[in-house]
Amino acid sequence: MPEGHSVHRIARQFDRNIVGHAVGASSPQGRFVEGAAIISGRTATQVRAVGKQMFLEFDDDLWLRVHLGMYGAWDFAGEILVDPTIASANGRMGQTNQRGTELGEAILDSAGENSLTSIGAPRRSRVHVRMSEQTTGLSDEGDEWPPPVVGQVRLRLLTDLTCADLRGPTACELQSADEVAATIAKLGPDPLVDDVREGEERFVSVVRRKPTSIGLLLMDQSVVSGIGNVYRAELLFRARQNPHTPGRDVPEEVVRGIWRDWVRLLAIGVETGQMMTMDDLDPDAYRRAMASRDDRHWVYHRAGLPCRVCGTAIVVEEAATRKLYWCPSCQA
DNA sequence: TATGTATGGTAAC
DNA sequence: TTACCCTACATAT
Repeated sequence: MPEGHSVHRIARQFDRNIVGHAVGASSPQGRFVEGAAIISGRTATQVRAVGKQMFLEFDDDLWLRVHLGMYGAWDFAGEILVDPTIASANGRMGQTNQRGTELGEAILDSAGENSLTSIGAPRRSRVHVRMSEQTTGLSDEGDEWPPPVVGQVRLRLLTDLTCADLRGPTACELQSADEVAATIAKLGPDPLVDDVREGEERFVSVVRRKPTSIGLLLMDQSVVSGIGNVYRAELLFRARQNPHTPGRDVPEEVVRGIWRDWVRLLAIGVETGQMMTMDDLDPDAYRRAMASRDDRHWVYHRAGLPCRVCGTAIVVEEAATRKLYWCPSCQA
């Protein structure tokens, strides 16, 4: 599942390909039939991403709220305009996909994941894009239009040129503008939505009041938006902060540092589509990290492996049903 | 074919 | 704290 960065990337794709277009909506899977009927025929007017949630507005005060949960994904197909800000940062420009044609400037990196790339001015090309953390990528589609439904598609949005399929969301519902505002009001600051300085003050003041451990607070979407299990572990390691320390006992400068680091990691994530948490690597290690998920993190998913800094075995423990990875030595 | 796992969240107990 | 939801994929049998 996507953490915050993916949702912002997805919102950009909606902005480019869906907003401003009339859409037909359907629920091939059958679990959002009524909602799809209400959407169908309306024009999408704007999209917003806050934390892990996306809000798509249609005519007449109608909003679609989508939360992808752990395994949700959006698939884009058709004549897709790839957002130039969603550019590959891995220097693999110019590669082609299996067929090597038609994709034009939208290409797949050699790792077979992420790195949706746009070269030069955006132009339309016939592609298929999956927007989720696990398997963002491109593949050639057949000529069928609309594309055949594959698997459990909760919601299909179709414009003249673009097809967006939603599968496996935790939440997919219609809201009024007031309800959207209420939903967003419950969320902590998102560096890409809120003023960064204000966000920092909100984050710091909340964390520094809580007896809850900093490890749990970082996962609490009312404290800060968009951080998930990967970024949580990595932010704590980068701060050399013990996850069990109560928020109010974490030095203020450390709390501020974590927020500022989140601002940075989120920006990198949105640019690259990957949860790259080991920056400042030499070029070789950087290439390795971008190519393989196993080489991308300091502690996440590394239980029992030696800490990259001190060699101590990385520990994993269960924290509120989620796995928490950390180095007991570096984060003592 | 069955089982386990996952980047999340909610509601009930 | 536990149960449960949602889906795809990897691994084991």
